[in-house]
Amino acid sequence: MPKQKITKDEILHLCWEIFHREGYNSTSLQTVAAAAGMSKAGLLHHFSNKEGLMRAVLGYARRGYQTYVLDVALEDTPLEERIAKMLRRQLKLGRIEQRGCFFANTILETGQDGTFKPELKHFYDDWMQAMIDLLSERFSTEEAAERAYRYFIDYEGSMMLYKMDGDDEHLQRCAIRCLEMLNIPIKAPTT
Amino acid sequence: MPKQKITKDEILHLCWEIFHREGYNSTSLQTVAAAAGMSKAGLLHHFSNKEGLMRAVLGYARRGYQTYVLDVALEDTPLEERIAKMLRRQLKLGRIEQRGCFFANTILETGQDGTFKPELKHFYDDWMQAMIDLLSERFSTEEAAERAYRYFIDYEGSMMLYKMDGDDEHLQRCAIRCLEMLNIPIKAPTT
Amino acid sequence: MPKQKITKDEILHLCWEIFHREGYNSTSLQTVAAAAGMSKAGLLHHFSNKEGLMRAVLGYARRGYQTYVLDVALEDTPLEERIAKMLRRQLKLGRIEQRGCFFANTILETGQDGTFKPELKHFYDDWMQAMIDLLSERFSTEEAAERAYRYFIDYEGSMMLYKMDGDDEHLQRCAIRCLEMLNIPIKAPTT
Amino acid sequence: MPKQKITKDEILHLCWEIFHREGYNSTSLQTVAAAAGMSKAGLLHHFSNKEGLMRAVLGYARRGYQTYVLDVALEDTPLEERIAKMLRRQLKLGRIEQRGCFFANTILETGQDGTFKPELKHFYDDWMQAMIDLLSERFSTEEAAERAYRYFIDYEGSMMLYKMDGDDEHLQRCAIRCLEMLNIPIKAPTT
DNA sequence: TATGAATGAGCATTCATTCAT
DNA sequence: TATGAATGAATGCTCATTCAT
Repeated sequence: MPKQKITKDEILHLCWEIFHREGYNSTSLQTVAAAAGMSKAGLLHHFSNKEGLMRAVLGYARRGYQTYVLDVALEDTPLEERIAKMLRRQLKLGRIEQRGCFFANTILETGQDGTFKPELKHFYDDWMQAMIDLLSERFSTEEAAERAYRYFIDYEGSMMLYKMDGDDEHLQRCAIRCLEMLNIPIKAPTT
Repeated sequence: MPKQKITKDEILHLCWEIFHREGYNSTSLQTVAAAAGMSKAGLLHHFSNKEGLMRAVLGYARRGYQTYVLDVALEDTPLEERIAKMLRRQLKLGRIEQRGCFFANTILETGQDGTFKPELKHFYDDWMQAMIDLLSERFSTEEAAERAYRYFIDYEGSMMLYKMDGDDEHLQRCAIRCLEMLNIPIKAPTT
Repeated sequence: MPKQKITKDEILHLCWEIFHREGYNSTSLQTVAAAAGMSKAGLLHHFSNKEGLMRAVLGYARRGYQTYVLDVALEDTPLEERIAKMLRRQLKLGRIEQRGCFFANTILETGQDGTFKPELKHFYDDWMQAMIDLLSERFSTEEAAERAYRYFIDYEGSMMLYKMDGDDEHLQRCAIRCLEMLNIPIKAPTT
Repeated sequence: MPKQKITKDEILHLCWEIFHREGYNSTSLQTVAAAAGMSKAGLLHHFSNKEGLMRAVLGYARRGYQTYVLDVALEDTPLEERIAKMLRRQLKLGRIEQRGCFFANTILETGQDGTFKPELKHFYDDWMQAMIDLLSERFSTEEAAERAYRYFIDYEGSMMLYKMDGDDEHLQRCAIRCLEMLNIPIKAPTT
């Protein structure tokens, strides 16, 4: 058993916070290492690369998101309640230090070089799958997919505005729209 | 008037393209200077700073956006047509090299330090104002504002997804939704 | 007749102030040009070089020192009074912005490369000559030289201390010692 | 303990020589690194900053001065002999490459911005304390302080002249004066 | 497993200077 | 006479990474 002062998961959590807040490119290994109370070399001993570190962090974030947000969908409460709870938790994450959505931040920052595309896409797929499953309780698969999709877009667009000016109203209005979306009819997707 | 090989505006256009594609932090002055066929020092002769350069680029982008996208709202054609044209142009800009929205990219990359907040907010305000004016032809001011707001969020969220996986369908569905929005009723904003 | 906004002498005066305050190496032509309200190129039109500019400034400073300080020696008042007046003026110059002695500052900053050695030596020779002439009214040439020499060293050493901690007492005590020196016997130089 | 090609103290010694000779501003990290046979980055691994390096160098110089010059005051020989020995060593340091006094050089070069004021003042205080203790063997505390002070000023003023024209006579005459000072009466300080 | 030492490449920026106008 | 444009060289500094221990 390893006698580490700080577990790998604790490092990842810390990294996630920092990358989330500062962005991938703007965060130096020095910063991360200092925050983790270890040396740069020690950090690179666990994760081959800065890129490797980020990949691990994205994995950690995805797992954490699954547990904290998506698994709420499986709870034994009414649909509206579950969605409201998920939404609350999602927004809560974005509000911390006005960080926004880690997922979107990373896409827009590192999108051009497709380094993390797979991880990011995976994140998105998880989200969509969970949401579609959830909405299928009330709607047809096709309509559930469309609603999940709109929900996602609304959430990301709103979070971006929130990151722009820090106005919490963007998030509140987003929450209202998303819940409303459960009751108003939408046209079928035109794909 | 001393001759200049390359106009200040040409530099800004070039910079805009590069910053848009690569991101602010990932773009070095060396890169920009090389692209402009001048030395780093020559570049900094025109713009005090990298930050100053970015500020100028944001101004240039805003002016360009006004001319290319927002001024379409003033053309003498039916409302639907104008909106469709604006949408087409907006999406066209984002499709180039899969760059996405310069505005959103910059927010999510440099949001944490608020360096460019004023310029970015200005961009958003321009957009909203033009769109509200436009939609006021058909809707009440209040409802025009709400619709413009939703339109904006939908556009940004969709563009982010497009940047994630390069799937043009995200943009096409966005266009359809935005045009539909002209005809379907929405609930009044709950502010 | 030239229709200059600022005369060459005004430029030199300004430069002298800046070089005196900031030091030769730490002063950029940009700084000087800005202060003079002209362009760097315009400045270099008058003075071939930064080095040439400094040489001109040293000349200007020497002339100014002659007029403001050394010529007091020729006034028609008692010896003590003239020395006191010279001392007062010398110290006054050094007190401005805690600049110290331009002469010594420049020596210690640029001493290693002997670029300005001639100008600096000239400065020193002027000073010594004027002081020896003055003291010869009361002492033998040889003793006048020795006393002038000690006076100079005391002044420079004190000014350095003043520059170190900004304590005006260093200068006051220097003034007292220098005046006392007129009345106490000294041993002949042992050269 | 990881091996190091060159000791931190060896680096400091080297730096001290270079800073002493060339001045702080005129010395680039590149120069120092090259002299130490390492890269700039390697140098900055040991000292956070150029400023930090200088601070360390000033500390090193102070310690070296204490050992090489000031501790002579504690030796078990007659007063005159100890002073003569200290003087010899002091002057010897200044003669190397006509460097002058590191202390004074640094004051006059970096005095305007008070960056190193504390270190410099410390240097001066050390010197005064040692000299006052020494002279107290023969004179009252008050007179010892006055004599130490004059000694210091004479030394610094003379060293400056030596740096100006490289004439060793300045130093020799200084030595004579300082030794004479032990035997001639001075007036009490008039503070 | 963990780290201090070390580095090459790169960064934004400054500077004295040149040149065409 | 005066200047804006432009530059090569250099500066202090940061970064991700390697390596011996």
